[in-house]
Amino acid sequence: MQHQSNQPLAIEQPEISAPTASSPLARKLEQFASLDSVESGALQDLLGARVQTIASGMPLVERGETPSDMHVVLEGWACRYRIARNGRRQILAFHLPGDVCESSVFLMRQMDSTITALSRMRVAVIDRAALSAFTRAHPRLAQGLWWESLGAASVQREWLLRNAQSGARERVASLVCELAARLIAVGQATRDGFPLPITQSALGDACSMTPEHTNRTLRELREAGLMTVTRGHVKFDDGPALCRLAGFDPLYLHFRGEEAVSPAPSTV
Amino acid sequence: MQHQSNQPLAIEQPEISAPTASSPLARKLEQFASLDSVESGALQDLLGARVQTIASGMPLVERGETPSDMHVVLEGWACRYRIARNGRRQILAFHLPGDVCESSVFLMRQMDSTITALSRMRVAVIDRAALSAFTRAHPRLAQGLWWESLGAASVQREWLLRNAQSGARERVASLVCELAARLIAVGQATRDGFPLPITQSALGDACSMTPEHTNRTLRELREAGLMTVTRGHVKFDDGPALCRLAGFDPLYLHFRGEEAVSPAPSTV
DNA sequence: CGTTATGTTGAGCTCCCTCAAGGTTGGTGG
DNA sequence: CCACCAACCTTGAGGGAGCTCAACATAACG
Repeated sequence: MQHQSNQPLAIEQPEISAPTASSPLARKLEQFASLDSVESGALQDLLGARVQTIASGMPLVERGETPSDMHVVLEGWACRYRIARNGRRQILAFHLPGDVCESSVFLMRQMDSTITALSRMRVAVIDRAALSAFTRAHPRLAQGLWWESLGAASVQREWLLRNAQSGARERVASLVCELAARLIAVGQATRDGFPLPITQSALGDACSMTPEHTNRTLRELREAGLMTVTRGHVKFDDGPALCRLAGFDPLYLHFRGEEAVSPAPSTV
Repeated sequence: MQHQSNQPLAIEQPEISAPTASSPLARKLEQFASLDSVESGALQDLLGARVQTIASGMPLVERGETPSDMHVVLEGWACRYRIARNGRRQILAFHLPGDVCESSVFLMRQMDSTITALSRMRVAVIDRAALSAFTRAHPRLAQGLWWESLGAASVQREWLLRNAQSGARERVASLVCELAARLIAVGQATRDGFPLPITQSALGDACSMTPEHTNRTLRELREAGLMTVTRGHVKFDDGPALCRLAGFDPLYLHFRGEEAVSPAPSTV
């Protein structure tokens, strides 16, 4: 439960810094509709124009602020959270590479929650003017962004269902399956596992569990031979069984391709 | 926990049926930006073109379906829900008069959850073509709809926070405060109370509580002199105290006007 | 006027929280 | 290189909020 509210200590980088070959966002949007070369070029330009490096624990936007820029995660993880009245932090969403952070740029006067870097990260920063010009010029990509936000809403609903209606083991397992599926979609996880740049405590904050119980639950999953979570890494010991325990049904992720979306290969 | 999946038994009404003087949606969008006469006329036409009457318990759209129409609630309440693996129903959202049900019309292939009428209701049905033409012709109203969906996303996050991080009394109180605020915004509640066309069980499904515990909790709130919930009606006995118990902060509703948004008048 | 959904109340149990005490890891400075 | 410190991880014991199961009361509806 860190309440660090330091300065945004963000380092503006020269825009030369390697426009990632094909960005995770591009990869994700391909799930919605395949992009022609003009479109993927435009997207690359949009994301490459202004890139920030954010240190772990630093806020991207804070509750109460008026959002001025949209952020797209290039590397690293962020989360959206609120502090409940009981003092506990509820993580409302994880923002992984390829995710858009606030679509609220144009329309909301005040952020209702805070977005913070969970690890060192690189983000594309897009201001209103740039976004506006972009969506006007590329209506299909604009639709793609709209689709992205509908997907995020669907994930949000799943989180409510998960945290309100299942036990600790299922909750953790299900969240990990989701993260795996989303990371696989942008090429950052395999069926074996993925890097997990967050603490057990943060995992607990996302699953609405205390750090202690999160720890016990992870031990149980390990002892059951399902998965092993160590500092910084998730390793699947039995993906299909994990998915089964979690009751993981990737429908809510709205991916196009049926394959390669979960730690449980459909061919097994 | 009703699992009725009957035919949509919907009755198409002649379009003459009284274009409601100023629709709840129009009233809500005024919170975002005031509409000129052309715009409010266009909105009225859009909502009046095709109106359906739905009986209580009937589905509007079901999980797995491909959505073909967007629905706007004119009268009555609907809810979006999913059945959890433990067999319990989790209500994910309430759709009150003025609310848009699926913005996913264009972009999602499959509904991830089911939407059902909780009471007898009247809805405007808008197909892709009509919506597409409308948003092209009235970009400001299109933005308004976009704003509406961002508001819904914010409410969704609040539900996660509420159901995951607070006790039974706070949960119920907070939900009731939200409903009151949203209904006040469309002129369907006063500071004294509002009609509640749903069962205690449904209230519990929204708060992730069993019907029994919901009942006990309502009794406690009544005995504490905060509010009285009877079949079909909520009466506030002490609005400000209720809001205090709930920790109700309407920021997440993103209403424009500060006043008239909660059972607790700011002037008290 | 019976039948069914909904509301009401009680007793026991379980899962997860709280509080408390180590143990481990990684980074920092002497 | 080692000592130290601050996060983070790990494990235990006890308590409480809400669930389960069970019975009954009351309202809605044909």
